[in-house]
Amino acid sequence: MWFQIDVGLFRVVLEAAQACNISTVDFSPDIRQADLRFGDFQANGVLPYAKLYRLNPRHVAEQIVEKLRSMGDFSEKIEVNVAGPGFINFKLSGVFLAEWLNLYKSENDYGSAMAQNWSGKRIVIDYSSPNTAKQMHVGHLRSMNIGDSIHRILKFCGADVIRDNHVGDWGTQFGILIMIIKKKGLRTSDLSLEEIESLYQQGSALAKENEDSLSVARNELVKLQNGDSENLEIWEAINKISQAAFDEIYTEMGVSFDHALGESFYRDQVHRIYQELTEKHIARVDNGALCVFHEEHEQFSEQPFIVRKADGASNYATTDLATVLYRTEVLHADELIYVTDGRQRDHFQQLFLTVQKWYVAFGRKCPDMQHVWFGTILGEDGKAIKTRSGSPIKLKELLNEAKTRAKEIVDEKSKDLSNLEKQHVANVLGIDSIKYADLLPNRTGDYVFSWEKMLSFDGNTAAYLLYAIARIKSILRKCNCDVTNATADCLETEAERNLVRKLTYFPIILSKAAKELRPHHICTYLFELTGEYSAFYNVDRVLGEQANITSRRLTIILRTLNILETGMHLLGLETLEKM
RNA sequence: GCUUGUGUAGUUCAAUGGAUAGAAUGCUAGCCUCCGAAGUUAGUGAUUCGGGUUCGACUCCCGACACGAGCGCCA
Repeated sequence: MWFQIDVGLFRVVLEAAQACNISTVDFSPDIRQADLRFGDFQANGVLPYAKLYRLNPRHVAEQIVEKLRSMGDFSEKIEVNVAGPGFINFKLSGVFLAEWLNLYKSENDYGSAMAQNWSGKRIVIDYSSPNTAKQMHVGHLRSMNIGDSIHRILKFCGADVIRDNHVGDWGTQFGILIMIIKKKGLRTSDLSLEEIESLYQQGSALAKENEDSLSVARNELVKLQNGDSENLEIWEAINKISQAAFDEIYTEMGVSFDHALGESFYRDQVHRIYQELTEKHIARVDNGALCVFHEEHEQFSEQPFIVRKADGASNYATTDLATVLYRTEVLHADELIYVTDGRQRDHFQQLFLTVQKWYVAFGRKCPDMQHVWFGTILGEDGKAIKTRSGSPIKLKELLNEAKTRAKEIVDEKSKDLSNLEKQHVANVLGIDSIKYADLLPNRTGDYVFSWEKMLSFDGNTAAYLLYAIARIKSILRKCNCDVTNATADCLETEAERNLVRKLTYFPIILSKAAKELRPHHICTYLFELTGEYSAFYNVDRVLGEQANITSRRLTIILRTLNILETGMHLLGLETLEKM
């Protein structure tokens, strides 16, 4: 019995095709979820194959089906037939579905069944990566959520994933900050992040209108980069304050990292980059700056990738190159994933092209590199939320608002809970709602931010999933038998079947989310699964039925619960017992 | 100018080239003596435009239109 039924079907269909002398080079079964009208799964691969060889697709499909019917489970447990122009449809029997339910029981079972898919692969994933000296705002939400979820998904699928928060702690913001802090004679360690942020705004306004301040700021930056102890002290204090503020938010959001190796970590390693790229003629000096051009590329043959500025300073390209080196040489990564805003696509394309040439030149094994980009956060007016001029919504403020709104709803609807329970429910509901709303849309494409949408508790929201889970748990509490031993015999009602077939799609969705690095597939799936559960709940009772029916339905709701909770965990969402 | 992303119900979003394009929200009309109504049932309503590729196109190609992004010393 397969956990990933699509993978199992893929193999047997391929085997049957081979037995029919069909070339497996040109034929792939193409198994997918089927429309309810036709069956549970379908194989579409016959059509392109038949087209290629100018065969009658229905005839080819019939050959394969005939072979399948003589194999293993197909005689009794899986009904298979040909439909339309040459689709092969599979309908799983109630016995087959019940066996599947009986065999795969827990998050651990699902995890170990999926873990073969990506095992042996070491991946470094880079996400969140805020700049220090500034508070996080809504614009920081997506990298954090998408990155964290992708990490969880890949890990669940068996990969060895290392999370690295590539904090922007070595940027030009420090020149301005040190300038203004010294000018005002402030003690850095007494400041809050809010105050530091405001100082930065004052400083940069000053630098804008006053040439002298600008050059002082530049000079302070150079001193910092050259290791001036006073400036380093200020710099360290600012980073420490920033990190503490970030950690508060990470804790609240349930996001964590294995490393937080910021840009400053690589500051002494940039010379090796200049040296190696120059030595192999990958980079050359152009207008005083050390640049990489990619002659074969229509865009990047002209558009430079600057790895050292004309004034001799490094920039983000340099640290990104040094970071690749560290992640492959020290962390032994096979694959690197960067979760950032889509506006950095050119940068990452150039980075990847450069790394490929650089690694080939030195005979190093080049890692797979993926830029997992996402769209811009837009305001209600359809324009990007501006960081400084507009009114950026602080992440901290958003989280507090979410919890406040959730508390109002909980106070109104959860009258049976104690005050302590209400507060807990409100916190989870508030945070989950924000995360879910953020993960729900496909990451490519812009993002219209609205309080209303973020903090809504009706419809396709975290509250809907949490509510279904709470109802399942309520049934389990009311059931006086030992639910852990419940098993299913054979599914009977339509609602049972529809719910369980949806459960069996979980591995497909998971694979898709992992392959495309798009968590929203899981959101969509969980919402649909919950819909099937609600439909089941309305027509089929669990408690108070004959023993075998209750046992079967308990099994069904237990597995539904497990898959809902597993999916929620993969999205980084907490679940509740009651609400 | 070059490169690139996005155009799907009033609104916000789904849909590895597959069978009758799914949801949510909104509006309309129902459903709590029955495992939790934060729920559920039904109705309403959409692929920007024009070509092409093919058994089949929201999806791929070409063109137009609309909005956005990136393009030498910010990250």
